[in-house]
Amino acid sequence: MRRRAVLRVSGGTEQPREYHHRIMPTEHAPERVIASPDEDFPRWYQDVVAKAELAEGGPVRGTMVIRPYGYAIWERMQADLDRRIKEAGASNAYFPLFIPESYLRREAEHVEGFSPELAVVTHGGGRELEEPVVVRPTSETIINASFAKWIHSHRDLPLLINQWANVVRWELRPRLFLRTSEFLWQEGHTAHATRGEAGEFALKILREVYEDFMVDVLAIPVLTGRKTARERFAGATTTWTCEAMMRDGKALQMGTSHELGQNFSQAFDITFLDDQGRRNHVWQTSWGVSTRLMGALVMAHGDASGLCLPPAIAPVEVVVLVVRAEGGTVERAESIVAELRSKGRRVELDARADTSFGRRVVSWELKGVPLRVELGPRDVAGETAVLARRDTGTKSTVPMGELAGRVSEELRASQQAMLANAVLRRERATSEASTLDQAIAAAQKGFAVLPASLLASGGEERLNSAGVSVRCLRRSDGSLPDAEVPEGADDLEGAGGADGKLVAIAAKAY
RNA sequence: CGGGGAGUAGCGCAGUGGUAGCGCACCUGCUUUGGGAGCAGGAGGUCGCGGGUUCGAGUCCCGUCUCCCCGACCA
Repeated sequence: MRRRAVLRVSGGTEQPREYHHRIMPTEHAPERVIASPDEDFPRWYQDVVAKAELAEGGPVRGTMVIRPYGYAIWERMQADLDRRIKEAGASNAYFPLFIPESYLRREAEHVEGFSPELAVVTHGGGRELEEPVVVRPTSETIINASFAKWIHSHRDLPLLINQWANVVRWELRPRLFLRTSEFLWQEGHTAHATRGEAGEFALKILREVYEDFMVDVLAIPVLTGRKTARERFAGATTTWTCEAMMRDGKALQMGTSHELGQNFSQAFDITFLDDQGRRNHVWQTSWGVSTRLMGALVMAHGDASGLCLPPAIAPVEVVVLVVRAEGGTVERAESIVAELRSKGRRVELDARADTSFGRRVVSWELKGVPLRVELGPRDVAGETAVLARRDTGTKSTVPMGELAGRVSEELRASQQAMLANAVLRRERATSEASTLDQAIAAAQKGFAVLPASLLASGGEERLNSAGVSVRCLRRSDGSLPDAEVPEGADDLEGAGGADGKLVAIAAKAY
């Protein structure tokens, strides 16, 4: 039975000497607020999403209502990614939700890949439509129809477009954020004069936008690599991916960046005249990250107390909690809030006198707020405040005059510690394998690293039938392999480059 | 599509033919508030839908719809 965590308080009138202590268990054990992540991880995930007020299911199966707190986190992700995407040179635009069904058909692999999960509109205005329209599962086709109109000359290139939108992929097994029939995302689409330039851009997005964001902001380490042909995006020549490890030992694909070659430019006849007057098809990329990142945040950092947010993404960095509304605590709390806000901190005041202190603490913990300032009459009398960190659970008493400085310090430390811990957890969950059987065994608790040559002649198929998938291919020194080469054994054995052999990262995955 | 379950208050559930219940949540009041507080009072239901059996159906029978889980399919 889980024990409730209880605060041990020391005398507030002591001189403001610094000390730390862990939260201690108590005798009373009320019913748990959320399921234990160790005992029932899926249930724990659902509980956290619900209790942190991130999202809930919509009336149609597979749909999702993103609640204000969850959406605030998503908005912060959007803002940060949007800035990075623009720094990479792309401009935002918006394309229609409805796509003529015929567009999807133009690229053979694309239509084959997406057909099973399309939502198709057959009626409009009370009549059957002459040509059904599909609700976009992704926008390659409709955006490329525009590209064909916009691009005429090498002077029009590169064309770098990004769209923030919702997309629909009908899902039979939905899970909030991780797999829903409708989700929100960003999709970038670019056109370039040469294959080399397109390839470089796809990698630039992968590393300088996606990986940097995931590591620096979300504090989630990712393995970058290339997808196998089997896992590749429908219509791409190469798919690059960011793969993360969740706390239950399963992998999550957090973002992908594709080289599309000339597949779509040929299908949609996107051509340009080069400086020699020759007509060429453009080389393209597309790339996206979605609200799935929300699921990653929950599962990479969450713990038995709920969500745990890295300060950089937290809508509320600090909550100032009035323990009880007496002895001038409210006024003092308000002035602390004002001071922290003036220093640019995102702060919320919790002075609710009608809800017990314990309940409020638990609720802020569930929401993953990185730092709490707890202020009671004893603190006010002693000119101190209690500072509590969400990620470590540690509390310390801080002299009032040092509070603002300590808040900044702790936020910085928390961001760093969360990343370091996530890296450590991933390392513990990663093991080497030299046979398929070893890989399958290792993948039960995390990433299995195996020679990519084992995937040939049915090897990948064997992993899949054991519920294990190849998350990505990379070099044994951790660097990215070459872009896709023609299918077959060469793909797996020959593309490692001179620096090292190609390894496969395999895992159970969401 | 195959197999298995479930539909009763916002959520989770009990209720083997005789007054529609419990826990949590919600509302009011008082006492509380340093890790999900206590007491008292209160509100909330066409028991998925349609038919049948019966003096009487949440309960039994027939039909129907929906949802969930496992598998299959899929990223």
